[in-house]
Amino acid sequence: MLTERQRLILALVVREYVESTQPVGSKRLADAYSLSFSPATVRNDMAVLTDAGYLQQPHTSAGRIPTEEGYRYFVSQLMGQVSLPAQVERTIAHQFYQARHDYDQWMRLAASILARQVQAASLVTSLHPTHSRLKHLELIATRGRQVLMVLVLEGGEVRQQVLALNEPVPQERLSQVANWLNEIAKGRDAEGVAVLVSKRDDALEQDILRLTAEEMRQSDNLLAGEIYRDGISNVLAEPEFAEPGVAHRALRFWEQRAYLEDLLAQTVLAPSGGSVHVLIGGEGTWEDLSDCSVVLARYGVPGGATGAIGVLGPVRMPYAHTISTVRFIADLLSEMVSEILME
Amino acid sequence: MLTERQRLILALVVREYVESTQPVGSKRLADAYSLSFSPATVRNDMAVLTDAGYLQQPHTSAGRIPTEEGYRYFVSQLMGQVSLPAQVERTIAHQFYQARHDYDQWMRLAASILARQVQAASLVTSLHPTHSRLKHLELIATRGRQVLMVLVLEGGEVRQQVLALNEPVPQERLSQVANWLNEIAKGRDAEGVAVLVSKRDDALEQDILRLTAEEMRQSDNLLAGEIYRDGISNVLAEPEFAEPGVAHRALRFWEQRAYLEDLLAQTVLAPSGGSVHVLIGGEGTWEDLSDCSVVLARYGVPGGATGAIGVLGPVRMPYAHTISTVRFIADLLSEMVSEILME
DNA sequence: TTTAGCACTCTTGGGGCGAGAGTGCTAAGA
DNA sequence: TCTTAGCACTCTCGCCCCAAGAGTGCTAAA
Repeated sequence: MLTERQRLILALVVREYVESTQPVGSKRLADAYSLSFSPATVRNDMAVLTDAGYLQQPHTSAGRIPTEEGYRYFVSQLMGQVSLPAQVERTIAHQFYQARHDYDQWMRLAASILARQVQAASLVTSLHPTHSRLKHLELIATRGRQVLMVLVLEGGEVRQQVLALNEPVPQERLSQVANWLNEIAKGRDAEGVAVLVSKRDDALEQDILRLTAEEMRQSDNLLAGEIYRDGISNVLAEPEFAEPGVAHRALRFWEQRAYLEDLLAQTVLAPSGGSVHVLIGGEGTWEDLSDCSVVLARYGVPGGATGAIGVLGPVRMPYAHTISTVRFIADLLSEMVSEILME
Repeated sequence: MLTERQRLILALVVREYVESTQPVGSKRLADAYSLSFSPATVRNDMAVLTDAGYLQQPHTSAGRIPTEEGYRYFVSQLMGQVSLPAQVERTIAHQFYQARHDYDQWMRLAASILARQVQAASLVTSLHPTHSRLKHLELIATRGRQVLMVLVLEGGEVRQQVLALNEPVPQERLSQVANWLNEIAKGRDAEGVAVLVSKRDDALEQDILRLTAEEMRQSDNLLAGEIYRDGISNVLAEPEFAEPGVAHRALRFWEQRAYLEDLLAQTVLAPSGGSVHVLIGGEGTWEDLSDCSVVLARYGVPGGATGAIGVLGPVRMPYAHTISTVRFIADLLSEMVSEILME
């Protein structure tokens, strides 16, 4: 539908507006990019783009700004497949390399690097297998009838639970039970552990097995783990978040686990999901995000343990840069995780 | 120095301003509280309080608002020792009771409850012993030369590390080493583990011991663990955070681990610290907090494992309510933690 | 010592006005 | 048929001015 020149003008308006934060007029655009056609021509094409719903004007005598539809067109049709400068990629990879041994810091680091790199709010969920297997079980007597149960799952995830027994049990007995259960339950998944319950006579062993199966089922929920966030203050520096209501709505959403779970479940964690998801302006579904855009990706081992990584920023966002950064860090995390998980 | 009536007026100005967000004038104050003396008298006392540095006027013909010094006087002299309504305490305790088994959710829950209760940003650091002892060590071969080392410390804390060996080692050998090291290192602290290094000949065992000691030393740092935050969007609803710069500075501080570590180290984690610390307006030390107040408390076992809990809000804060809530939740956490940790 | 009265100050909101920027339309040019 | 120059038009934004309102400090009386 659009002529090549109209597509060029739309791309330039997006680019210029993202950089300048100001509505862009025909003259400014022609000057700034030394176009080979006149401002009047630009005006005509802008009128077409406005009719088509890709541009809008805040008021009659201001320049144009992209509509949400305009940004979507830009992202899907005009932006192309961009990648980060090699130098930036090296810098990021280097930071991860320095933390290569601190496995439990990777997600926090990823959130931190991502936030700084794109100057927006970032989010990384911890890794979760969809179908975890028991590696090791540990029972630790703490005080009286209290017992701390520690589960190490394959892939290195660790879960803890406190349980209160009916009567005190000495540590020796606990260790003995733990050893025995390790022997029969090791390598089993949640269901595999559950079926063992009926095969044992001892009440203590049954209780432990039941709880273990329950914990493992919870762990199989992709969103059961931690959510690491960073760079929230970055978005407050953006002019569109100057009105307090806007920032308040966006961060309320970003803070609430329940909202995020809904968001992730419908995008990157959905089975049909592609590699990187871009949500522009709430997409009619998430009211609180109406002034924001979100870029999400999945990382991890396809079909195995996965997590999500993403960015929240204003709709006026440098999409090319953000998307390529999210994709790069997701891929990097996937690589690192694969090295640990693969057997 | 201040007469009883002046102290009353100061208290009322603080109370009224906190509720209304508006500078309070002599007439409004006299009307609202049906004072037995006239607005003119209130004016005279207000002038005295202004000279004394407890009140200020935004401009000549506006009412008075408390200065930071005024809030400090209020907190230390006028507020008294308040506690939460019994009903509120029961509600909070009930929420913790329902999560009593999910040990690793306590801190997140505490942050969430605190944030909602005081309508501000909250923070809870995870529990850390100052002098942890090894409970159990686990070595898990993952892929090639990669090994996942899992440490369970007394108190239930778990730490993980990935290490790359010079050559592949079968899981049997790893389990054998782990069992042997458990036998000799169990119950030792970081230094105790470190001295074992020189007593072993095997290079693998030496490496593991060295890493274990290193991890345990890191764990002894009070701030090595997670920091759970919640309610950040709450502060954005406050009128004083309407100017974007204010909110940006405050949240930049609140997000950065390094700043928080400095803040906590100088207050609740300092050896001389009292029970609850109240920082009003940055206290001349923390530039970014100049428009905020922070209420902090320590929780845990005195002399043993401790953590910090706190709240960030506007200087115009309902101190009595905030302080009593922070104290109550800190005490509650301390109780719960004691039951797990005590032996 | 407290209070009533009063003049004074300062913010706030509204209306009016000119400058500036950008547009859409029309008509001429390629 | 497409592009461009010219031009009148519209709208925002910043500015000034002014009146209303709120609160003060001072003075003098109770």
